[in-house]
Amino acid sequence: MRSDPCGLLRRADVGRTVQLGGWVHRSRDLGGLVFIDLRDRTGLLQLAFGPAWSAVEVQQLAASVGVESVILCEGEVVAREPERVNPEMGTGEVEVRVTSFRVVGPAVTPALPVARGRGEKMPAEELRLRHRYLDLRRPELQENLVLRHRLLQVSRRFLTDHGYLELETPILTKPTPEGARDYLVPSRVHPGEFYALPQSPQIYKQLFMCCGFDRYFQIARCFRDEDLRADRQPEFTQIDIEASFIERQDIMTLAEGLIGSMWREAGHHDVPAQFERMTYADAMEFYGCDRPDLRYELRIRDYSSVFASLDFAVTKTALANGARVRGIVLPGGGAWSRKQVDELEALAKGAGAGGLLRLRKADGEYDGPLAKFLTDDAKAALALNDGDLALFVAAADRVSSPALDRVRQECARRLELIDDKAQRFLWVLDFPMFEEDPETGALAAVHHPFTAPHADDMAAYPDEPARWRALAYDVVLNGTELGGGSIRTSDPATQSRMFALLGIGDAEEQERRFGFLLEGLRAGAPPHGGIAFGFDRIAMLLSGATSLRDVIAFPKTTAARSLYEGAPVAVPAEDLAQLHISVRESRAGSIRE
RNA sequence: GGGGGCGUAGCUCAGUUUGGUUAGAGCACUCGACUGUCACUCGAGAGGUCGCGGGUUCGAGCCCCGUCGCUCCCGCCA
Repeated sequence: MRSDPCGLLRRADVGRTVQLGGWVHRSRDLGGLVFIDLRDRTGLLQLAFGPAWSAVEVQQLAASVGVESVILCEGEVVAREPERVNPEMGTGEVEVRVTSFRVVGPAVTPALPVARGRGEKMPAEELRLRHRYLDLRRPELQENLVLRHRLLQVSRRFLTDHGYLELETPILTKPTPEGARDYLVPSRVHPGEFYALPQSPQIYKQLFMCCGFDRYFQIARCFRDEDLRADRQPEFTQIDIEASFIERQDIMTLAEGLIGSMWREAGHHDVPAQFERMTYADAMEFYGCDRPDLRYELRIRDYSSVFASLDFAVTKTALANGARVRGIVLPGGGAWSRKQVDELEALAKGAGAGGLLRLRKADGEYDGPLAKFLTDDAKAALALNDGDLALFVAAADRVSSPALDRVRQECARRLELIDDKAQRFLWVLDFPMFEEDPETGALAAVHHPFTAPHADDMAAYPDEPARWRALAYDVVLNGTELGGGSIRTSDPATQSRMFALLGIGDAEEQERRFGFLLEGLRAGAPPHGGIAFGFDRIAMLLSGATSLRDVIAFPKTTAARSLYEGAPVAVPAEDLAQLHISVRESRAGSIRE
């Protein structure tokens, strides 16, 4: 039916008779001559219709065919005269003089333009999603999905070459009360019982390790019923990896290789063989964040000792309560207006800080609420230059870190310190095992409950689990988390203890909720660990898209709806009855579960 | 759950500041002209629930209240 794709014809094809198929991208009817730009996923090609080579019926059909219609045609590839070459088209040196022409898929007038004029804006996202069959015809989205395909293939090749088996895990799984909300699926044959869609294949892949499939991977679809963001969809794809008889270093080396292979596939050949490393403690201390963007410095420093001797009420009180005074120095920030600094303070307050102390030095003079309290020693210790702005937060670390993180990021943006071309890959290591609720003291797993703590920490502080570090690792690029993983607890007794520390102390309840993992571990479990990468996010970064929706063919809106087919929908009562479900009216009268 | 932005022709937008005649433009669409265009050009035409509901007013696209949708962010996402 087709001898060639549209976009690949070149000067070398001149003289050939070709059969083509594609979509009418645009047409130009000059009266005696008609031109059609024919499109397929390889690109555009100009079809020419004229009385010298096209029959009258062919010319008439060409003049009347609507854009986005699908046509089949036959003709001869001819070279264009030099002055008629179109340098912006890959096929711009040739055109096809059409001798036969058939409209096989006539199109109604498209609801939104596929061929946009230069400088013409994109249609609203809502319309793009509603008419996704048109939006996906755009070359940009086609390129994104092609890149996505290539990244998947190179990942499969890399992992297969390293001895990993691609194994599948169930989509209908057991609900887990921890973590994100589950999507539930009713069981017809078991009234009142539900499956859950997997948030991740975590437990299944650990069971694979217990079974001896010592190298596993899966391009796994995962589901989380939480609110969306530009970089968060309710269903998403992760590259999920697990291995046995390995240590943390082995997984990190594998991950560096996998990332390198994907980045090279996307044209980035400067990925380091080994990534930088930083402990979680250092990341929080110097950047206030567990995924620091290292493209710029603006490090956070501890100024507590400087403030210890100053008779300034705010910092004095904080220090007396065991808090610290931390801050950052911004070269050039002294020129910012009061309003601009107020905006920074609003950011800090939004992150939970009580305020942001400001100190400016200009022409050797200090300016700000602190200025008159500064001693010569303090001035020397601060070491400000003219034009500097220093910003401080006097608070507990759990308050000052996120506040200074936001301030630091905004300042880097304002000072234009971010090098767009830089790629700073970073491992963040030694996360704490648990996070302590400041009010109740209850422990929650920072990574997940199956992560193994550092054996040294358990031995050194047997009764202080809040001090244990986890054998967990995140890989970060320019402030974005690409993936994360850990060495798992393979000893069932230790795993039981971890559940107990997380408030699931009752043995019966442990068995009820996690028995299928504990049984697997008791049956003989190798040391194992793994990692998972957020694949959509990687595809987004490598395609240059700013939204996950531009690398997913049929994404959901921020209200978790699919505008094209209209999911989710209300279901007739008789269908629900089969599932033993009844729906009650919400106060607004709309249908809710 | 909370905060910000947006919603006017098929698409992109102007009009909203200060309420006032028949709501405009470009592209797309329909018809006509045109033999080298490539965002073809030129002429004519058709196309509107100003997201929806209510209110204020002699009069509402514009003001007020509510609501829906899309989007960005916070919370949330072990």
